[in-house]
Amino acid sequence: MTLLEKTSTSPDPEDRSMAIRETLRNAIIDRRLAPGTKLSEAEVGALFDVSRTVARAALQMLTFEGLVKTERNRGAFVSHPSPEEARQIFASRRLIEPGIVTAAVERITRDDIARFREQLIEEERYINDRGPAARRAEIKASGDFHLMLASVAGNAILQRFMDELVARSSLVIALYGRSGVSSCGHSEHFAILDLIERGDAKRAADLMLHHIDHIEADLDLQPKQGVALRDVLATG
Amino acid sequence: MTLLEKTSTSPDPEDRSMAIRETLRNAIIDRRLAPGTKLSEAEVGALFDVSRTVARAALQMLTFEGLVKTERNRGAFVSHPSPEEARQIFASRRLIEPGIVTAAVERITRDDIARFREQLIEEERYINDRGPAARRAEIKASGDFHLMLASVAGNAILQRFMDELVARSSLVIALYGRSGVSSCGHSEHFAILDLIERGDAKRAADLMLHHIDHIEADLDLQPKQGVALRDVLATG
DNA sequence: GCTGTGCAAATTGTATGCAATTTCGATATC
DNA sequence: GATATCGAAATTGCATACAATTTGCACAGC
Repeated sequence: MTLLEKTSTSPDPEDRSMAIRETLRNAIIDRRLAPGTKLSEAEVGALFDVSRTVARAALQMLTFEGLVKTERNRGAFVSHPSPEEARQIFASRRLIEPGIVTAAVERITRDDIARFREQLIEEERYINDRGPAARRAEIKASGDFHLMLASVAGNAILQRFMDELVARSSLVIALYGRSGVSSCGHSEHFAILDLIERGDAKRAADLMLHHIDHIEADLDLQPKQGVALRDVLATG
Repeated sequence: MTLLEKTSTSPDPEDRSMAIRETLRNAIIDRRLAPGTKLSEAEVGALFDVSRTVARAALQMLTFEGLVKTERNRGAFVSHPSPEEARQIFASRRLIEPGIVTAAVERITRDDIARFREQLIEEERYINDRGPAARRAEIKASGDFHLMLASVAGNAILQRFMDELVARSSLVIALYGRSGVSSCGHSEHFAILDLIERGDAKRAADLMLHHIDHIEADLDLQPKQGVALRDVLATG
């Protein structure tokens, strides 16, 4: 039993810091923890009933995947990606995701497609619901579509990269999103799935590229005044 | 001063676990630490004159980037990638590196090109030298070409991904390489740089793709009997 | 001689204690 | 009243102690 490969993203249930990481990750992704929020070791430890050692390990992992930023002797904070970081995140996705779609076309099964349709229908439900809880679920579901695709593509390394990119994209959308979540994105998910089902790798990859462009176009990534501080002081 | 962004790959000199990570990383990359070697916390700690806490943090980072594999209650070992992992590593590189070349064409400066030529000439020297030290230096230099390219491309996230992929590639080549390092790879580095210098993004990206194929083709990635254990037991 | 059991050594997992650093408020001074 | 300075509280960095688990050897039994 222990000989079976384990996908790198499934948390080892025995490792407590991994479980904490997962929980915090989810909280960050669906915006219950806002960018900039401080995550002190003692607080996290108390919350999960573990020592600072374990809490610290979890925060270190989150730091490694860019969801948390730690400053020496100051502590860990939920990442607050700059517009430049946001651009890099989406540039990375533009590079990787068309390839993932292409690989997925080769490997997707009838069962996979059924699960995708289920997922998309659930996503749809959240779009029509009102309230912050539905909004959170919608964001999560929207990202999950991309992650499921990465999972089907069958490359554990790319899957991990996508885990990171999708999670960080959530942060970016939370910070710079204009219209909450672009609901046009949802119909694109359906369209991409259709093209994949038909085996049209070229068009599917192309639509994925446009889809990512659309998500990024919905952001307000103004340079944010590189000279911000000076200006603020001058006018204040 | 502290307002300046810091590239994610430059180690914080104050953070001792980061320095240890870098040292171990280099030792793994140029094969002074063979795949499978055990890295016990106490040993690492003693070697760098720090407590297990710090050593453990370094090993955790290396685990995260796939260079080390830790088994619960057993310890950390230098990764021993399977043929399947090897294929995934190169598949990932095929996806990412052409894009990096394309981005590099846009951003490379005359100074960068000069530095690249220096680097390639040094690489050439190691190829002609004999002995294991030269071999190690050659492997390192060969990977550095790809990392310099990633650095010029100006995307810190992709750069980190490439850091990981190139490091893990070293392990794969150490394990499965037929001819040490494919020396044809070196001339391809020159050719890629030439195309980049001329601004021919399309051909440069294409050659990079072929270059990666050539590296992978030099490997002996036999399926290694996926049913290994059962068969061994049946025949024994 | 071979196999199975059990104990001891070694190693990791976790908690905790102390030192170093930062933060924030109180107080003194202008 | 505003500002600068000092000091206490809080927080992180790191080392160490102890518990839990694994490993390997020794020894008994066959």
